[in-house]
Amino acid sequence: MSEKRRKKSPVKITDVARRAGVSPSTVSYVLSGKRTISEETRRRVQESIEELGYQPHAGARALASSRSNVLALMLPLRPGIHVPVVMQFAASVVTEARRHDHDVLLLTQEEGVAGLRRVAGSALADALIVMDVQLHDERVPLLRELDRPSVLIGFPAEPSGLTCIDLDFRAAGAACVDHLAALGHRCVDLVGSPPEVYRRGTGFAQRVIEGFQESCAAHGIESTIHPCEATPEAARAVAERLLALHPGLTAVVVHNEPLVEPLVAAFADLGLRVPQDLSVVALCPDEIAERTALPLTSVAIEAHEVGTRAVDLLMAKLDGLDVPEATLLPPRLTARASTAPPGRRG
Amino acid sequence: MSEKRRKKSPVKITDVARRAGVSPSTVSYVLSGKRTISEETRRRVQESIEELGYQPHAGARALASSRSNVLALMLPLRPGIHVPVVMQFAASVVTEARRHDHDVLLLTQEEGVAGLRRVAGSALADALIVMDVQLHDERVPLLRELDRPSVLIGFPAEPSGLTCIDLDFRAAGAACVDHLAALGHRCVDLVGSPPEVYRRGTGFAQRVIEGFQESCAAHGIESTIHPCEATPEAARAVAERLLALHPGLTAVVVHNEPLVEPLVAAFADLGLRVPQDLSVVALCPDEIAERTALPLTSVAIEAHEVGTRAVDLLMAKLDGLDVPEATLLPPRLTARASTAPPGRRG
DNA sequence: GTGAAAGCGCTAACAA
DNA sequence: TTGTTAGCGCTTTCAC
Repeated sequence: MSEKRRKKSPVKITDVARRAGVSPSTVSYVLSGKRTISEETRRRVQESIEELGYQPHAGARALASSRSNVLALMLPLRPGIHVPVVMQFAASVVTEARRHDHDVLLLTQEEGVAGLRRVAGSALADALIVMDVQLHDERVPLLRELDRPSVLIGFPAEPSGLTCIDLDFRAAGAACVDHLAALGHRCVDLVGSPPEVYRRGTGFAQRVIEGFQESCAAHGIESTIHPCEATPEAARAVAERLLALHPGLTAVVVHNEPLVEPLVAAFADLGLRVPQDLSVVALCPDEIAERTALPLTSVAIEAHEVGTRAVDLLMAKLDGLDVPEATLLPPRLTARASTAPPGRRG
Repeated sequence: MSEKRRKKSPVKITDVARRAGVSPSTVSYVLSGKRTISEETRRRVQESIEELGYQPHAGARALASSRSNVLALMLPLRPGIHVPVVMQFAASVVTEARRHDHDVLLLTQEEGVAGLRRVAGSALADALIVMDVQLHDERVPLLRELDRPSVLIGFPAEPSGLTCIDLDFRAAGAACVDHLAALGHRCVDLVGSPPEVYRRGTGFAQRVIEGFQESCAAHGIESTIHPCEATPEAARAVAERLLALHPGLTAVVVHNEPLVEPLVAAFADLGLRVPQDLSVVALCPDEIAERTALPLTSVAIEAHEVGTRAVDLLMAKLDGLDVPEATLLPPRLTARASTAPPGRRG
């Protein structure tokens, strides 16, 4: 017949303390583990917590400890960004943050500097993760002077004094070429992201190009670079252009998620079979490379790994530990069905 | 020569008060607008706030006012969910929340009931938005008994006592058929979401089917329903099956975002031209319908509108206002190039 | 129209 | 190993 707990008077630490026959501070210390507690006391406290369904008041805790246990995550939502990667990243950040007993506050890129300043200044968040960092990003100076630790996903032009993490896109670009070179290709073109992505100084896209070019140079491979919009028409146009430019073209590297399928289709329409006539290496999430009719050889973009590591770095910084300024995740190339030695075409 | 403000001692309300020559409570009231303040006083206070760069401590504020000004948003991250729609929804929730001076805490579906209980119980969030509601969702009973207002995106089997909002999927399913019926089609099939989506009792998918069937019945249209995995192979298989089943088939409705393109391609491969031989209506975001080679007639899934409205409902509830239990957004069909009167085939 | 002061619920010295 | 207590920075009565 006992009444269920009604929508009222949340139980507080003093309630737990009274029931367990200890002081509030003891309850606090049981919860935080910042003090050694006798087994017997701990048990009684845990029991009271359970039975009363006690949940510490987040605001009170933040006020007293100057720690909100909240991370702010600023995500990009603009054209040229591949949405599933962003989501996957967000999901892994939240999951990893929870493992460290933290929650995640979501900020949009358009809130920009003001948003970061606000959540930091109001102590809403005690650390920040910023995605889609540009080479000359207006948020970077702010992050440098803020009193809260932060981790950037991507590298600005001048990353010193910051903590940055990303896939090693330069190595990734090179890895694509290395793979093709090993198969014997001597002419490889790169179909890149939309022009706008390069224009606004997105570091990772440029670094793919650099790695691509360096490896081409090292292997004596003839090559050209083609930024490309993410539409089937653009795919068609670029495919035709490549073939006109390089009759001897035997391989293509593509770094543009939504363009992967249309581009392969465009080459097929032009009568080129993959991989017999043309090898294709994609720089994209495994998910995309595996989902195409013909599974593609690809270098993975591991959003999950990046998100998890970013949170770990942040937690280390919150704990006062030193962390490396730069973390570059090595690329991982998976050979699938879209690459083969060059054929006898042309 | 003045030193820039160094990473230290955040300015607090008493600092602002002292500088403006008023009491802390006056500053508080200027900020909250809960009291009438003389023009002169308000000006001086605003000035001090600006000059000191004052930002109220979120935790202290939450503790004193029992309002965190944070909404929790629980997002799905599982198979069969179209990621861009989720992202768009999240973005509009964050944007609208900011307009109401609230921030958004991100929870993943896998946190489930425990996650909701936690953020509500700890007063981290003072309201909740839950997406991807199943017909028999374990979170629903919790939301009902929680002392915090919530809004559900989607409808459970028993929605009374809750606040739910969604596109009117039943009307949407019907609208697709109505459009085709008006063009003169007498045989229409539905290619739906993956079987798993129906199996787990996702209300919106079932309601599309209901609306589809009702409208077919009303118009005397012959029809069948085909759940379908989101792969090109499955698209191919279902296309062949439909044609075998209904030699007289002249139109298809598709409710499966990632399948839209592959399905159209599959029909093309089978020699059917759209719209001459076959009309296609998609139930998907405009973005997808417009991006295909042939722009598709579609009923829009307006994530943006839903997100914005959900936040507005929540804010109204927080203000103690009464809001409707059910909000169904009327479907909007846009005729594009993929529908036409039935041709003379077969 | 404004001020004084009592908390909000918790943490972390300090004390024992 | 545990208890006492002074805040944390703000909001909101209550009083003027």
